Amino acid sequence: MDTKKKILDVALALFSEKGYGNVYVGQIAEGVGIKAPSLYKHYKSKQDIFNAILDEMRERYNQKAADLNMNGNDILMDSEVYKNASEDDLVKMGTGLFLFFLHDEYECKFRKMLTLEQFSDKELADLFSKQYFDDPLKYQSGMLQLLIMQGKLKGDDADIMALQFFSPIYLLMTVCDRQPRREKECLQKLEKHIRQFSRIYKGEDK
Amino acid sequence: MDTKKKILDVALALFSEKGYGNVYVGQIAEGVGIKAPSLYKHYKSKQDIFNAILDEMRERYNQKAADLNMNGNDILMDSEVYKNASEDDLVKMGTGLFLFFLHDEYECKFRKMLTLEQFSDKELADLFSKQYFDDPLKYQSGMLQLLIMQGKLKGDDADIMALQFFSPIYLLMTVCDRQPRREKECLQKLEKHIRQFSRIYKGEDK
DNA sequence: ATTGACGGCTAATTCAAATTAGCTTATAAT
DNA sequence: ATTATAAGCTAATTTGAATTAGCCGTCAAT
Repeated sequence: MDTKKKILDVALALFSEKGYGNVYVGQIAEGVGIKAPSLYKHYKSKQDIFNAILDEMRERYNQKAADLNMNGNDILMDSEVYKNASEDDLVKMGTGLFLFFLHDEYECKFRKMLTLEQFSDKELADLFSKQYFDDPLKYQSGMLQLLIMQGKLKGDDADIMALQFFSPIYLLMTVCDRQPRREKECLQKLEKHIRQFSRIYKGEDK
Repeated sequence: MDTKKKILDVALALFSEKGYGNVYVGQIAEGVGIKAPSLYKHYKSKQDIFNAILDEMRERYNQKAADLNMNGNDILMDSEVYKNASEDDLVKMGTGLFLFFLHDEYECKFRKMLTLEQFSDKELADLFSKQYFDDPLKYQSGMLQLLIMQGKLKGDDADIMALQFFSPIYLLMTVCDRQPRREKECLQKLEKHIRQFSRIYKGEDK
């Protein structure tokens, strides 16, 4: 198997739990199953490993974003979920997304790693906000806008609606990230939140 | 001035920006204006400094919590704000609270430090969730419950309402923590969120 | 005035982590 | 068959951070 790649995997796992400064190259090497000096056949420094992880993260993210733009809006909007847009469907979609981001190996570890490094560098701070705040809100705002235009939902500020839809989901995810044992509880809250959100914006509003 | 106390201040400032593992005792000493070995006249190790900060944080937090329980609910609920509970009043209160937590020196630094250490230790994870998720939600849920009973708001699940009220506020605060330049933008979003929340739960609901 | 503790300093010490040097083996291309 | 390269290893080396040792001045209490 590809040692160079495995180094990144192991390093990411460690960085995401302890943070860059608390991880030693010896630990990375041990996880890979080689000795520390051998790491330098593949990367020229510990920092270099970190940078490679960041590059990988950015690449995956851009890939996913491109996919969403190509397929996302059109397909999602034409899908049966949105044709009926029942409360149950929204819950199913929200829960699915939540569980994916919570459990997907890369999503989860990237998120934790960025969480731990977000204050150490302006570039990382910007990346964090983009990936876990601005982009999700932009995307969901677009979705809600569409649902409003289709008459499925009522509301006049899709941005704020997106904020109100997304924030609890994100917050619940951070709780699970640090206290995995609370996942069931968080899933229940998530469902209640989505149902309530859906009910609120279905009928009324000025 | 009290050196022992100043060490904690400087260390907290550093830990909250770089994380424990990336701070050197020499940096702490430099910030205090003494040499590194002199630190050991006051604390027996770097870890000991960290623990002292944690103790201080817990103490302040418990103090504040006690204050709130003594005065909080009664006084708040009898206050003019809640007598009228106009949308503007809610915005004013929400914004005030937001700015306090965002700018208060200790609140801000404790929050950032815990953010960076939350995965390193189960105890810290629990502390984080308690202070920035469970307790705020409990408190606000109680407030909302009262407002509902007084007929000021409509709704049947104060817990979920609290989640929907609190999550955007918290999320906006984390954005400001890592990108202070976005404070104005976040404050605008905060205001819109509170106004919308207030309007939603004022009249309707099933 | 003496004494002792408090808090500072410089100079060691210790220790561990990152990185480099240089040797070895396997394998794949010439 | 030879050779070059890739990728591993052990044994240094370097570095630098945490901590300890031991000295000194101040000041408050005896």
